[in-house]
Amino acid sequence: MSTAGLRTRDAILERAVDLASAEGLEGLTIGRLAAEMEMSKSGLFRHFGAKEELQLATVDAAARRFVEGVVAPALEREPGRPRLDALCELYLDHLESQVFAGGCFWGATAHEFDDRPGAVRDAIRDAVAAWLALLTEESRNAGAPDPEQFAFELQALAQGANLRYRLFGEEKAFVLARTAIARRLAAAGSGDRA
Amino acid sequence: MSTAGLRTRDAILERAVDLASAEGLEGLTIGRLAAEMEMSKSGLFRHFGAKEELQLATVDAAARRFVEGVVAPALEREPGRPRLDALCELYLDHLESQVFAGGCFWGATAHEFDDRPGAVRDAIRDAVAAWLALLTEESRNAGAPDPEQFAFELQALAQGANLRYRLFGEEKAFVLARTAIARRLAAAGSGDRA
DNA sequence: CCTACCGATCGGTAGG
DNA sequence: CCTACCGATCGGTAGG
Repeated sequence: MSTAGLRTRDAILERAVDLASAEGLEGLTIGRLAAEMEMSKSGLFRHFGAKEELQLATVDAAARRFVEGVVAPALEREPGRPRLDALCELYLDHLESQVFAGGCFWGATAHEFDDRPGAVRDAIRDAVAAWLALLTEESRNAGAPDPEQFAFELQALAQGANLRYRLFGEEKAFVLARTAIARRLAAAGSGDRA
Repeated sequence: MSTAGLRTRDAILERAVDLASAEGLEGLTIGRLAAEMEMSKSGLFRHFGAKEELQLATVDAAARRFVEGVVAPALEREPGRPRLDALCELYLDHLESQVFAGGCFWGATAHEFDDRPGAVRDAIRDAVAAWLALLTEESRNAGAPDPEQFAFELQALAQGANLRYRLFGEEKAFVLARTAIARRLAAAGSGDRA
């Protein structure tokens, strides 16, 4: 494929991630995406060959965006507490930022596909699993007594804030999450059970 | 409308709640619902008159089911700690039970409609808000130092377990949530910050 | 409740 | 990359 073709494909996928974050991966229709890109349906379709390939490529693009915005910057900090702090802060910032329209991508698509076996669900599952594994590993490195429990709570509190923010527009949702998470991080540092 | 008509309508809505829990309120199509009820599309359609009315009636039926299974039984316990314990236990049981196919209804539909202004989103929002208000009120009655914070955490941890269970099939998700919630309930009882 | 239909849109294909 | 299609399905209507 030509470089121009690849650039077009990347541009399509950027738009697809934002659209799927709002409308879901089924609501992401080829006709609508083509209209927004100002190209023909078939022109866009030929970049992927099937709806499912578009969905898989969109999941992949969303994962790359998440790694770029959250994971990679946190990995620049030393392992243990500084990195865990950075992961939590960057994750909450990522969810909170209006600029980043993909904030709800994982929450939205995970709920949409959790009952639909197939390659798309597997891709979503793998991406979420990798994130939870990273959170667990850094919780362990930071000295949390039960890293898996700790990672579960961090993830649940952040996603809980995200849903409240999206559904009610309550900006205090992230205050609630930050308060809860700060308390657990402090307890982990002091050796208490969080 | 005749009693038979009402019975048919209720039967349709029971099926609609289960279908929407799995496929979302947009995936809940009139044609598919009619096929599952073994009636014609137009016969089913006439019970509601518009897709949005079907969606609103489905949200209402899901709310009634949730009140029946979780809220009403908990309200039989005395206010304060016993009622808060019952709310948490019944909520987690409700999410965990495979029998109750509507377990994911609120998680699924809230994410689906959080970006779609309209009557359906408002109905979902009202139902979730009523549940959060009840959790907050009983957290206050149970002596939690910050009832709103407490209710937020309970809700987030339960929904976090639900998503992990649905996406990964991990039964331990509810063990993680029960552990986290028990710790907070214990701290609330002792007057500590949870 | 039914059959028979409407225009719009879906994913996808043919041919250029 | 395009125009011009395909059959299937969508929400909804006419008429009984």
